[in-house]
Amino acid sequence: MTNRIAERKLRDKQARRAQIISAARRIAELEGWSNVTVRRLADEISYSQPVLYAHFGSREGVLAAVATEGFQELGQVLEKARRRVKRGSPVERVAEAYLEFAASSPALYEAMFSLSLSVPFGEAATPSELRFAFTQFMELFHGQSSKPELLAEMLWASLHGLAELTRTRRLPPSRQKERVKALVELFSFSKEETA
Amino acid sequence: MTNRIAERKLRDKQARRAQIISAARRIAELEGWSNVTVRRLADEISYSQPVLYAHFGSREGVLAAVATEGFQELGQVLEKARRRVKRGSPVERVAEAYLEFAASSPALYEAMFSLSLSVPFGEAATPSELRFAFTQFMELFHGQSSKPELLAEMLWASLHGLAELTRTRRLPPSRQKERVKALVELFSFSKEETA
DNA sequence: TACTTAATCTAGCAACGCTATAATAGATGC
DNA sequence: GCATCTATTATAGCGTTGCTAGATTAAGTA
Repeated sequence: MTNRIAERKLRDKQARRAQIISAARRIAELEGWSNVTVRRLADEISYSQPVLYAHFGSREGVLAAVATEGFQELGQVLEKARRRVKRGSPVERVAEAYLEFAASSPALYEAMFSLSLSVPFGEAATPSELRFAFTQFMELFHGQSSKPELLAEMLWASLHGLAELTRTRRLPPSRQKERVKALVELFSFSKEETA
Repeated sequence: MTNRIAERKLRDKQARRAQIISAARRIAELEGWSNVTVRRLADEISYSQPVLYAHFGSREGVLAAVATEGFQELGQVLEKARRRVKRGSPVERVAEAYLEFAASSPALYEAMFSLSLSVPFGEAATPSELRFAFTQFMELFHGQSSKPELLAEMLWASLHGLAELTRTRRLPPSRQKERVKALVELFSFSKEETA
């Protein structure tokens, strides 16, 4: 078989894969994850259901792929916020970027954290996208504290809690900016102390 | 119809209701919420499916009842931790109690927060169990700060983030005590500052 | 053009939440 | 004690879900 043909097939495959992921995200954001069914996705890409299983193995495989894409985007967003010179401290910019990300794509955030997908974490098999995203938190406290990892975990947990309680309407979204300010204050004090 | 008969019927009804909730909790903790099906629950209490619908209206109704029971227990646990005189500050005791609750009943915690049930929050229709639980956080900062509600929200969010990231294996459970200590430090500094 | 392999679809299984309707049990009147 | 009426419970089935075996079509090779 000619190489060009194999290449074209691979391109087609990847394009369809991207189509599926894109359709899943779109439907999820508009109608919720419960409306992202295998039949619906098959309809959207004008293929039959088994094609989806050839690509992702299962419905959960599709969601996992969406989640991984989400972690990639989150990592990029956080890195940009950390590096860019703008008003406020890096911690503040990262915190704002994180909550902005979660608020603007709630279904994506849900796939990443709330749907209990079996995406390995904190171990050797952890996807690089995940590790990169968490690295952005680590970098914030690198060298400035005795326990950068601990502070990174704490900041991440706090932001995740805020994002999740807001997404599920446990906290009103109105005071979010105030909360970010308070959070940043908390973490600046800690920096002074443990340094 | 005699009153005694009506009373007995009511008792039976409530007993069966409790049985259903109990079975749901047990199965969820042992095998996950996906295994809590209406058919399975009907089997467990030796009744047919429609009986469940007479009690709770839907599968989600069962989960909501479990969640409400969970909020009641959480509220009690937090109040005890706040009031009891033991080592450490009230904030520390409440934080420990919260994470202990989440860790010891992960499926219950999942029902309360992660399964997106339509339990109203922060409005007039909010169940009293919910309000009581959140009050325990408020009380911690009552009078000691300019913004007790904001600090309560922040502490809750931080604890929720820690609990959730730990439950979904995003954070290793090993360092949890260390994290509580760090968290308590963060909030004591803020107290001094905003006082 | 004939053959082979890869890609895709059709059709169907088991399990799900839920419900209309039939069957049964319990309480009430005589 | 028997018949009647009401409330309770069960049976059976609908539509939808995730998933898959087997038939079918298309594509590449000789």
